[in-house]
Amino acid sequence: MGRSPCCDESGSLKKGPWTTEEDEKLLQFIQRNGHGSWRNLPRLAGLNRCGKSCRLRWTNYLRPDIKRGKFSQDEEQTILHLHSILGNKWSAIATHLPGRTDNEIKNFWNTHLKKRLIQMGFDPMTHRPRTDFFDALPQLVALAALRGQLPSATAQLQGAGADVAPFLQAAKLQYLQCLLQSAATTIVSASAGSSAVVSASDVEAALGAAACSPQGTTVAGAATAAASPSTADDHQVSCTFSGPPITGSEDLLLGCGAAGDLENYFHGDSLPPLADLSDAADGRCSASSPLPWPEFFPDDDPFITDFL
DNA sequence: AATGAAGGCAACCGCAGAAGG
DNA sequence: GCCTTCTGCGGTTGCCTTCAT
Repeated sequence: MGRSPCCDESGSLKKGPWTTEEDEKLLQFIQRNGHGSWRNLPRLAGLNRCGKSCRLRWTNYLRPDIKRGKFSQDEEQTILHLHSILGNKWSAIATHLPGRTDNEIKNFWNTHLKKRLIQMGFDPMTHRPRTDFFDALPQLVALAALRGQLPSATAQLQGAGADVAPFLQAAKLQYLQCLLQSAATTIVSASAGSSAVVSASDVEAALGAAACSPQGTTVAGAATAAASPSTADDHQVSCTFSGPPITGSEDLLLGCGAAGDLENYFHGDSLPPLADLSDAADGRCSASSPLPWPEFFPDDDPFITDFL
């Protein structure tokens, strides 16, 4: 459907950062007249900008009710929770965070929260533990076997007067490479995951729970972040899961232990434990060991803590 | 002190859907 | 029902600041 550009394409309209003078003009005009038609606003306000640019500047920066400054922990948790339900519906998420704009939330997600989830071993789109560690199990077993031979090998090398450190480093790098390859394979296969349909009422219920309890209350049947609403009028939301729908998915992320542990996950000095999916079937993580292969690598093993 | 890399954020771009003629 | 216009949204880009070397 052809649509004429909202802005002058001749290049005569100004782009880029706004000056305080422009801000002042826009602010005063809207305070006096309201924004009305964004298309006509720049001309009426005496601004050499396109209406779209004016709207963006107003909604993301000049609006008087905008809250500035760092996101609080409550806000972070609300974003995480809502994102696990709504996915990248930034405007919808923003409606639950008064004073925050969708753009601000989106930026915060992309620069902070997403990275943290990845670091923690969670898929930022599904909010579920990444399963690629299980795909890497053969490599881990091989590595464990290799490791069993390490003492004698290092003794031999040391006996020959060699420096062992470079060899150990090379072995670790090779192991990491195996993991990365495995992860890439998993992501590709997961993208062709099964589909499920969740009613809008489920999502609304989940939203209600989110609003009441941003600390990560279990939400049965909530759609994962891969949710992609098909149509608005049929009140059905088609969601893609990377695995079978699970109950209490939030618990996998937020509830490995008490909900309050989240703070430790995000603000502690070390990365949080990866969930043990063998225990996750009942929606809970293993408390016995943070690693799914404790028999190979004890928690305090420097060999593995090097990676963490 | 200089320089390059990384992080953070504001703004732009293009698309989709709603609204109106 | 079709076409055009307008608005809003999400993804992406590019600039500025901070940090590391």
